[in-house]
Amino acid sequence: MNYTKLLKDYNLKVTPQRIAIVDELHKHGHMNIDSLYQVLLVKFPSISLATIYKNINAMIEKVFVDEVKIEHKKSVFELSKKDHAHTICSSCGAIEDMDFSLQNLMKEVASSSSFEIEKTSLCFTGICKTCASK
Amino acid sequence: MNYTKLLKDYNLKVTPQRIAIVDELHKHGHMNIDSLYQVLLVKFPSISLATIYKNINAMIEKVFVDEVKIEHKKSVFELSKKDHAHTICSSCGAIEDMDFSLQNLMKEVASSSSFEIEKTSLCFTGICKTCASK
DNA sequence: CTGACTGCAAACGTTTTGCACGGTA
DNA sequence: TACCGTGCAAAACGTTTGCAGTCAG
Repeated sequence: MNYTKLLKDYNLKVTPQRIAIVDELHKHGHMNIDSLYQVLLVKFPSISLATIYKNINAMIEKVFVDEVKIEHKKSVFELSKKDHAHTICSSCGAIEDMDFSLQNLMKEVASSSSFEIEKTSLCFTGICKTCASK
Repeated sequence: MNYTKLLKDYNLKVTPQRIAIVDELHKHGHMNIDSLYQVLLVKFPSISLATIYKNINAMIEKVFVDEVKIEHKKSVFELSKKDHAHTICSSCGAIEDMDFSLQNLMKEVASSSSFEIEKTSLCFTGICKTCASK
């Protein structure tokens, strides 16, 4: 993926910090502010939390980063992708994407209620494969 | 509903403040900390936010109150009830319960993945009936 | 060259904590 | 009576803001 182009497309100036943020989100899939901060400190020993907050918020506003709110945990952030659900392991904390046809779900709901859905958020909390096999 | 019995059943001492909290949650369905505080101030002019936080947290721990995390808004709290989804109107902010067979959804997911679901959270953001008709 | 971005420090709003007092069981 | 809950004030926490210096375009 070309992070420079991505940033430019969304009218954000291309800075090393921003490239790194997008890069880490892409590599890790889901990260909260703290883990992002820890990882970025390696490349940018003097990076500040304020910079990370400002950039994440800018990216959310440009709608190419999404926030995932999780019960009892801090929000994590991910590069926007097609509708999907999340699984959160209550044992190891791992967060995974799950292929899931939210489209069908949304159509079903739309036809049975008078609510016009714009966005759907679906999270499963439970035990992941790895933890279950222990 | 007998709030005294409910509190006793969960090993919480029965205090007027706690009865009022449960009562308001029951009446309003979903409330955030601030609205709860405002309403409780009427009955208890000297109630403190700390008391509300402590009690809500205790009730969440006893699993008879649930927290609903909402994008761009403060969490709301509700008395625990059977699995259901939430609709959140992005226009007027109203939060409603939606009858929804999460059971079927969960079975479907369980059979197609190796994730053992304990809890499902499903939120639809969009435009409610009332706002749509304007 | 200009406006936007960074990093620092301070401010802010929310939630938690410690403690003395009061109420429940 | 013993313990738990309340309310107050202070602390802790996460996030945002203002600003001076720096960098991307």
